Amino acid sequence: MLRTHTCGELDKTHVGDTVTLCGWVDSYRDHGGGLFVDLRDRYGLVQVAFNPPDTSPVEIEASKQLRAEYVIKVTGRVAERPPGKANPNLTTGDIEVRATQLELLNKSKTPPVSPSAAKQDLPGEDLRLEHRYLDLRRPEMQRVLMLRDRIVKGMRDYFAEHDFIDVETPCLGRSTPEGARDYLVPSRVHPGNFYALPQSPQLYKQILMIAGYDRYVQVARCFRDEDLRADRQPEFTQLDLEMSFVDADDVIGEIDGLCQKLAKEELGLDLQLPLPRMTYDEAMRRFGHDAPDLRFGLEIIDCTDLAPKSDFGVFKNVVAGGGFVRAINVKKGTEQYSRRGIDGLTEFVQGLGAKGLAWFRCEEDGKLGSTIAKFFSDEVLAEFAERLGAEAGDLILFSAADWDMTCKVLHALRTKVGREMKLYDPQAMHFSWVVEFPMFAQDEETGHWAAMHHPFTAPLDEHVPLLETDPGKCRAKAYDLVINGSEAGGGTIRIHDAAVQSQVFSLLGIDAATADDRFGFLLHALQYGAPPHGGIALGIDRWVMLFGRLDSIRDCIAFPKTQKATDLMTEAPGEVDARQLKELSLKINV
RNA sequence: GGCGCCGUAGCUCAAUUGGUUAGAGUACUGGACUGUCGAUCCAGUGGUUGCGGGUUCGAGUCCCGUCGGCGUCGCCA
Repeated sequence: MLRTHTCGELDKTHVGDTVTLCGWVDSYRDHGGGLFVDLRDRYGLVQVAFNPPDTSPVEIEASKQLRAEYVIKVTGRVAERPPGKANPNLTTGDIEVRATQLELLNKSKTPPVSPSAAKQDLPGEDLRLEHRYLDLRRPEMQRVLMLRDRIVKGMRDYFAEHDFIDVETPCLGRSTPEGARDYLVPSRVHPGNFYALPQSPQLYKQILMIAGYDRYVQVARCFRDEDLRADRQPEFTQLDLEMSFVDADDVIGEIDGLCQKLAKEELGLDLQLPLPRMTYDEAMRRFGHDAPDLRFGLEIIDCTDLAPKSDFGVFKNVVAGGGFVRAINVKKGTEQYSRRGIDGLTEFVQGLGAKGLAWFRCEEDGKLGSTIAKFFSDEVLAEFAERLGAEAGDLILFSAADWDMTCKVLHALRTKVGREMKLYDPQAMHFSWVVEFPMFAQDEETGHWAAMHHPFTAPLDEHVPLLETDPGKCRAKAYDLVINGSEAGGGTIRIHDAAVQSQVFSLLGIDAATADDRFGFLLHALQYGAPPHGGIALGIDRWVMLFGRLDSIRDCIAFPKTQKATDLMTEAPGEVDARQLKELSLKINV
């Protein structure tokens, strides 16, 4: 080792010791007769003093060449700082290292991204990504990567203690047409054929259950070639697990325990178990979303039955057409949202596809007022006010449309208003489950049914008859873990009954030949003694994002990709040699 | 693919209604300084205003296109 100690570990107990440190020059303060260097490594920051008489004139002269991010090795004696010179902002602020020897290990060009930059001086994200090795030197990035390390380790330890075994599954698999777009890898040995990178280890983990490994877990990299978002990357990491001889409650209970453990360890939070659960239908009714943010209320209130009592054409027509009129009551919202502010909200919902935004203000006398109030009689206005619990200063925002659009609009409004009116503590963490998702969603144009989760998801036992009579009402043994309005994990119990499986396939329009072609290996395996099984996958990147209170998933990943799925540091993806293409029997057509 | 925001010195930003030679802080270079910790003080270097076109007497500013970054809708079983 070139060093005897790390920069962060020194304190008063080391006073008098001679130490050798290695690290990067975080900053330097040249004082003429001597100078001070803040030396940084992964463990912290310590002040190194190059002052007479401890430091020789030769070493002081050499120290004047130091610049930001130079890598040095320093030997010196740990000393208590002179009275009144301690720095309370530094954990090592009581002491300093009085240098006797300086060795320059490496120079640095002037860094375009400064690891010691204050938050408001943080360079643009494109620069940070291009020079990620500098960005990752920032204490904040180190905090996040270390948090990530502890979360993953905490998960691994937890499942190891619960008798799960870690099994690796292939990255080179077979493309299945369902779900997200695949990343493809061409095969050299089989010209014209392709592997697909896994969207998740779904099929393999089911095979492992059939193979008798009744508790499987893996930290698995997953790939989906879809457009990116602030919380979505093309490759991401899941804590994937599967269990045999279980029902939904068992899987949920297992994850409940994990949440409790990690919330305690990382957030100091005591979670009451079981975590709250809500059905999908209730979530959509009360919050308009399958992953509601339960840190605050602002629930949706249905006014569909009242709407036709008005003479307001929009309401009447929507209801007559089978649509819904629903609203949120923004308590004291008129202070935050003036007429101009409401115009802004109108533009906001129009951007989501809404035709407009109907609204009421509750006046001082408790009556509802609005540009549309003239279409409502006093009696009907009073009915609305009562239904909505309107009090002076409240702002009522409506969505009148089909069910899906009212959900989309009111969820977006609720999220926006909740954030803008600070209806919750940004430090708060809320864990809950949404359960019993629909089995199928119907394509509006074709009328075809599509699996909401995947085609192996089991329906609720009592809903099996609905597969024949009313698939849209059929609910699944599916469950999503929701943290602060973010989907932090999701899973299902799988079908292990061949008859139910073929029923689902036929509903999805997958005939026997197609099913055999796509996932024949799984269907075959299911015929050799498949245990009832189910599992879940947790989005590790999102867990880190939520536990670390970060706004972007890119800040939780050491080397993330941009919105266009490029790596600004390596400049991936890139072109390849003609020779490589020839070996793969590929021709580029652009 | 649609919509929106952004792009000015190495970095973070400013630049009035379209108007003189595009400024500031920081970094960098040189100098001064024996206790600083965002050190301080003096001086200096540093610009294809992302790129291309257009409008105009005149464009960092307005228009069109394009590239890049971000957000969002579609998409993400």
